[in-house]
Amino acid sequence: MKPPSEKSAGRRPSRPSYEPLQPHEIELADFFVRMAGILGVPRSVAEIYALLYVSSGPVDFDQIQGRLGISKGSVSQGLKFLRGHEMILSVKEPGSRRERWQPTPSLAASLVALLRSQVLPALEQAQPGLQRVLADAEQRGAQPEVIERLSRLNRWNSRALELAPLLLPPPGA
Amino acid sequence: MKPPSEKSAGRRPSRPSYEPLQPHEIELADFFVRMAGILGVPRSVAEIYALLYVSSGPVDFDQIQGRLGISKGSVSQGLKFLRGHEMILSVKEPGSRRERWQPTPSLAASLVALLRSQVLPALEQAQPGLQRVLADAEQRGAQPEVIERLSRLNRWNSRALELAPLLLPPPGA
DNA sequence: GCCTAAGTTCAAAAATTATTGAAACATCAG
DNA sequence: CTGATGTTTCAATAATTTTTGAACTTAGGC
Repeated sequence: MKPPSEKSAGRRPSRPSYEPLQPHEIELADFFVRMAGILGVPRSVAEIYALLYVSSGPVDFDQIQGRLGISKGSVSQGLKFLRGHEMILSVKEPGSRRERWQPTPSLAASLVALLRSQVLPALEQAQPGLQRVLADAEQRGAQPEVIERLSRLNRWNSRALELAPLLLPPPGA
Repeated sequence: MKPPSEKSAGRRPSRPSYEPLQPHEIELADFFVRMAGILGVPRSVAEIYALLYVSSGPVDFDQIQGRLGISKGSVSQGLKFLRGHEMILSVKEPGSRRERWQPTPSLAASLVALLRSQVLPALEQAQPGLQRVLADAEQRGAQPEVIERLSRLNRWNSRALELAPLLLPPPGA
């Protein structure tokens, strides 16, 4: 209720306050949030990425938390996600333990990687199952139409798996 | 607790009971469910599609409900979704009000349509906003790096919008 | 080697999304 | 027409996902 003179005289506030997002930043964040939503990436993750994306330099943990107004936990998990998908890079300045983050150079590459990480495991895991389903149908003498469908699905799956490594080399390559 | 002789003598049961999914059907359903999940399509919708996909002929409302063991509401909404994205077709046989469903011939086309319907609106809606964000950044004399990022985003967005109609013609074309 | 700033973890709460089922509606065979 | 069948709607509930925050861990400056 009583504003305790946050920026009083010469004393640097121990917990600096951060500006909320500006209109133009919000606009961009909304875009990223919406796109991310299509792939089931949570809002907070998209917002973090958007903030790094519009920012002129690397941004640190507290700035992210402060400007987005989200919890430590969310920031930590969001960064973990983005790191895990190689969508951001950390820049450490010497003489400080603090990490500062910026987006990876290519958003395109990031998106491809993200998609890969979701789709590939599903394709791989499905492979034997799909083959079994097809074999099963053939053995039971299912309608030619069904067999045709299942065959096509199998072919797709195989081709996708073959093509995948070309799209973007896996972690070590 | 007491099985009331479901298929007694010559009387056709008024509410026929349906078999639950067979192992091979479950396997396929799991695959579709997982793939659908990536795009945020609910489980029940994927299951319905999977059932139509493995079935030899068109399947009606009650069969879907019975075999999948889900509610009327879910079946109705699921079919609405699939219909809306032109992923299924109805086959009406004369002399019956009942509709029977089967998958659209091309799963590939269905998927593209589905993606389009999610991505396109976002791109369209974002277009003016993204341009504004860029203009804003230029005017404020933001770092060249940020300007570059935002320009690229704009170019992408535009190109995607140009290419979209080629990918699959909109409803009336 | 401490001690503290920096970050992580994870169980619980909040928010969101999917499913249900009962009531309303629509359609057509009779 | 009319009545029963077939389908949709939608508020309530259930399931799932995301976020929070306080306790914990880690790392490095001093």
